[in-house]
Amino acid sequence: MDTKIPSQITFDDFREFCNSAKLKPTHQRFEIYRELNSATDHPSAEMLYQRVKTNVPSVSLETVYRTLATFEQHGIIVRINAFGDRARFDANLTVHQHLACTNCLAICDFTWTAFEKLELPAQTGNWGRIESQQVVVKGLCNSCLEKESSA
Amino acid sequence: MDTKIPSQITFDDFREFCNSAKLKPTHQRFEIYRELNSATDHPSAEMLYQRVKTNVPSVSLETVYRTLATFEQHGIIVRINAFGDRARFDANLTVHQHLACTNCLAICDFTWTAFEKLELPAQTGNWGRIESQQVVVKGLCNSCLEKESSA
DNA sequence: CTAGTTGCAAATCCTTTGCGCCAGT
DNA sequence: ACTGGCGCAAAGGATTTGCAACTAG
Repeated sequence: MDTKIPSQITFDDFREFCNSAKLKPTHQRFEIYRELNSATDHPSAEMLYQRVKTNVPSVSLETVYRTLATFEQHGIIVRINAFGDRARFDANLTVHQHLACTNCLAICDFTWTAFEKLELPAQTGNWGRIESQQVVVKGLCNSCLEKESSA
Repeated sequence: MDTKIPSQITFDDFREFCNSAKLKPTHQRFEIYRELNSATDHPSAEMLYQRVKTNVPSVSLETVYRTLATFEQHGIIVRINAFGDRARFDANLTVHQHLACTNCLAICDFTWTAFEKLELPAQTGNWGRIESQQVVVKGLCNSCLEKESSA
């Protein structure tokens, strides 16, 4: 993957990406990408489905799943397995890490420059070919901490 | 891959743990814990079930799930969500990170001292209370790389 | 027209739960 | 005996798939 996607894309931009990826630039794909790209909460397939439905009432959850899988294979989105129950997705391809609340399951981004500068220990090179590395920091977000203390 | 980490809890510890946690030290629980504790491949519930069955043929998969959940709640094992499809488990409580092969789904440990010395960026303190942080490094293990090149 | 996509329904797969029986203290 | 745990069967919930209709190029 290589095609650079600006943060706000038009249907024409999307069409261009689809052409280079040999994908049909359908209405559904465009809306799913646009919705994910404008989200900051790392939605699940179901969450995304609900949002896309407001613009494309006829869209199906299966299409959302299939489209997300396609996008992931083409490297324009990333799947986040912070929690075991459902996959979460992210269209932000810049290097960043995630904070995940184990109570409300909110996920948010943060940058960790010191980490990004680190090199993997040499031994990992003997294991195979590294393709990605990701930190997930878990805890309780402020809002859940408040609820906890007032309970 | 390498880095043998010898500090896993012993059976006396486990017995003691059951007492202090007010859990009945049943045959099943002992065997499930022992099997996980001696594994280095971060088995899933199903994998563990197959192994425990050789010693306790009557054990059920549901008991494995329930027992793992109990152990996790009591903090003597850790759940790993490296892949979205199934949870993997680890009885090694020492600080370490994971290498995960996206092809064969093997997971192995490695230590990353430089990472462990790092402090989280200050901004994360404003988010809430941090409870854990974990790196997952993904790629293709050597064995899968070989298969790929000979295919 | 033609191949790739979609929606629908059904299937899969992992995991959890209700319940009566069994086991450990 | 009491209480919690177990196995069984069934349910639940996320995700995938077969298929016929549809649509973009």
